[in-house]
Amino acid sequence: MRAMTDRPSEPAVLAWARLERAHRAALGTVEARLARAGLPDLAWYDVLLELERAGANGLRSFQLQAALLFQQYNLSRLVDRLAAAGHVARAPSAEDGRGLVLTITRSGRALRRRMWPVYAAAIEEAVGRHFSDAEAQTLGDLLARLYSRP
Amino acid sequence: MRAMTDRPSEPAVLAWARLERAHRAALGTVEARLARAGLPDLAWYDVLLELERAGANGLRSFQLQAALLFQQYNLSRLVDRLAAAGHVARAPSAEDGRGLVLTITRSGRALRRRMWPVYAAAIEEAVGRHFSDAEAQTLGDLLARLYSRP
DNA sequence: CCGATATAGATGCACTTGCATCTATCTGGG
DNA sequence: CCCAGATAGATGCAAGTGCATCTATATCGG
Repeated sequence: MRAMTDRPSEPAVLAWARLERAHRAALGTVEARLARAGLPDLAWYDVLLELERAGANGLRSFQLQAALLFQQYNLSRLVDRLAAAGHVARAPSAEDGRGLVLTITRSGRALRRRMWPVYAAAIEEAVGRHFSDAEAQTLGDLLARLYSRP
Repeated sequence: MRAMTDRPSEPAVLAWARLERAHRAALGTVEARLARAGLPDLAWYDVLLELERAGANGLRSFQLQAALLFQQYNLSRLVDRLAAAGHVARAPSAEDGRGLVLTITRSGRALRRRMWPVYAAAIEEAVGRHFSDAEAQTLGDLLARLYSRP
């Protein structure tokens, strides 16, 4: 958007600093609410949601990794835990002998459904209440530019 | 900003999801650049910068904690590491026998100065280049609402 | 002035993350 | 067909984090 440079402008530095703070604050609220309700981590929700959206064909690990921007080794172990808890099923991929296909289980869907009301309220507290819909839209559009390929 | 509710609007949910992704992407870029340059963590920079800004009087741990939104126990151990490395000095507080006063050392200032060029380039890559100054300003202003007391 | 309660910061322990590397499979050039 | 990479995913080990709790000091109501 700006001329090529290796020095960020003042507003860019400020935006980055605030992105850090805002994220930490919002994440803190959300995680605290989930924990207080005796529910798992946000990361679990993210995985369950992606897999639920993917439907019966499931997703390969690397697709999930790309969608959520998780580290490869983090996702590998996160899926271990989810599989151990029975919320995700791993099956060898038919087309790629190295690969795994991940699908959500019935219990995984149930867990996600139980998490949503708490998570939703947390999002409203951490984010929603601070903005009008138009502002939230603007914010979301700007943020999307930080990780979508241009 | 919106009427009191416990359900976030669609744009709010989307903004939150994108905040997560954008933060993860930008943080990944920044941390990777610092690591490749053999420099410490972003958290170190944040602490050093706050302490440098605070000047010779330094800051109490809890002030630093509030400024950076770190967890109490995380900050405690982070300061351990910074002190062990000689970048931060801890002194008992004169006014509060329970408290610590933290100050940056010469070596801490030097480290922060060495980190800045790499960090600045990373911010430009991760954030700056995606926005005009006006957009960065808008983004920063919106993000600030998520953690400033209203 | 005293005891109850709150606040500052440290810490033991279990769990998670990061880094480097490993194994297994796949793909493309000769 | 085969070998040299490249890619998918797992894992040992060190370091960082989260939780609960601890100690020490401060503050406040009586």
